[in-house]
Amino acid sequence: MSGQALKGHLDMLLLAVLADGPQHGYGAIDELRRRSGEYFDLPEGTVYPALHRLEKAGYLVSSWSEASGRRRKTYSITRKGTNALTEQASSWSSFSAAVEKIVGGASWLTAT
Amino acid sequence: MSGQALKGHLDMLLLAVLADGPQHGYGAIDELRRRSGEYFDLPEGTVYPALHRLEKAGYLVSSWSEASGRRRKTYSITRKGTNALTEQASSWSSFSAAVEKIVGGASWLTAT
DNA sequence: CCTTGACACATCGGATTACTAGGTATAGGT
DNA sequence: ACCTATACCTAGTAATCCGATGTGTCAAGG
Repeated sequence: MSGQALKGHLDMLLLAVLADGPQHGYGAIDELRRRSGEYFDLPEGTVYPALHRLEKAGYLVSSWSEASGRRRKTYSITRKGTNALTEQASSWSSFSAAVEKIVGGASWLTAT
Repeated sequence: MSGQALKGHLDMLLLAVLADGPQHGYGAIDELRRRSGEYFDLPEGTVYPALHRLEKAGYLVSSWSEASGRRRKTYSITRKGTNALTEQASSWSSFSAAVEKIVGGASWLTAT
């Protein structure tokens, strides 16, 4: 679990979560944890800059709101963001398939 | 195909190739291209530093040889390297599965 | 009342990584 | 003579993740 486990796919993951409906940052972290079966437990220092990045790129738009005294910045995915997600998901497929071709043929397995 | 497509999995890929037998750097690049169905076509500036990194970490050992006038540095995987590969392959599985849980449920698909 | 922890936002700096660009050198083909 | 493929290398740049740190609210427990 050590090391940086995201490897450049964070944008896609955030877009995927937000494609199912608007979320605020903290909520997105929860969603990622929940949907991944507790696998992803991302630090805020990772997620917040990523959301800013995505907004700057035009993939998200944000708006402030108030919920029980706490201010929230809610992000919604844009058309452009959906397109980006589609493309990133497709390139994830190819990438993942290519990796499987290299690693999947486990001729190197020792025992266990 | 543009952009940096490796996202931190290069070490595992190289170890996987070398686990099937010793290779020199240039040969490893060929093998990765071949086995991935032309998907991976890695620049030397990516692969050579990675091989040095892996040797430094004790995952590989190298030896110089001569083949038709050209000098080659042949890398072999060590026991430690095999262990690392096993672990990295296993963590790739979890990672990949977690990503699928997030992205796979494609409720956001527009049309195609 | 005061502290702790969850909620909710933010930024900065360090470490790691991939890639571009450049360099050296041999062999073989045109 | 030149180009391409083989075969190695390094330096610098950009991108990314994450830990640390800071602000502020609210609720629960001691």
